[in-house]
Amino acid sequence: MRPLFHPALEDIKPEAILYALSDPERVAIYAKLAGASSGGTCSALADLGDRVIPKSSLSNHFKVLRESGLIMSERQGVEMRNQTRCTELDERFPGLIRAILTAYGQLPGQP
Amino acid sequence: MRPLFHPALEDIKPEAILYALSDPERVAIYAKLAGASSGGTCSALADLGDRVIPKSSLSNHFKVLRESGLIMSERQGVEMRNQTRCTELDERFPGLIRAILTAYGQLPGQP
DNA sequence: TCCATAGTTCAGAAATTCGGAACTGTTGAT
DNA sequence: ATCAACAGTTCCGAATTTCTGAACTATGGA
Repeated sequence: MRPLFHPALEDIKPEAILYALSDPERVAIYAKLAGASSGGTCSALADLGDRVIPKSSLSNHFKVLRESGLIMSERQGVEMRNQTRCTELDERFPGLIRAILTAYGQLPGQP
Repeated sequence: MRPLFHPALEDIKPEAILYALSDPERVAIYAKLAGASSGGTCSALADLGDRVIPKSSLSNHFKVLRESGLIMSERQGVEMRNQTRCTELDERFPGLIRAILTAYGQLPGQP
């Protein structure tokens, strides 16, 4: 498996963030990750309620989120731990992530 | 020419906004429009400095911006007047557009 | 009426996305 | 050590989307 690429904070591009979060499935995944206390694994996030995302698609969603700078992934044994980079991101793009999640009505802690 | 479609405020989808603004060319157009005092025509916005957008592409960019709910277009004589819908949009998605333009470093009035 | 101009639509080439099937790397059991 | 099970990745072909030159439409002026 190729090593996972994570952009440095200063290399994160707004267009990549917006693109990644222009897909409701990815937003749902990201929002779950932002809300979950446990480090979310891929398979734990595959179930969207109305549909189960095929795993190759899921893997691609995580790649898009990771390479845009939204999440950090690292292998831990047989599975992948994913966490948001929301603190650093907010430093780079103040208010952006919160405004987006609010727009989607999926701010962690909201009904 | 087909009548131009503009979504009602309540029908505007965050994913459409994010998608529309995930393209730096469209952001440049939108930012010019947000900054310009004159109602921007298509051709007035075609020149990006480093590249002149072909007019069929430009027309498509405007369509994406319009159908996402970001702008209002109306024909005025031979040309098209475009204006942002930023006031209503901010009502629907508070802080979103500003955060995005800030992220791109293109808030009207910034260097 | 005829021409110029602003922008739209059409169509085909190029690029992207989606997802099933095959594959890789890790852990635990025999 | 070998094997099986599992989490996730990679590959690749089909379907969709994007891009843009060329043709077209609509409007206003000479």
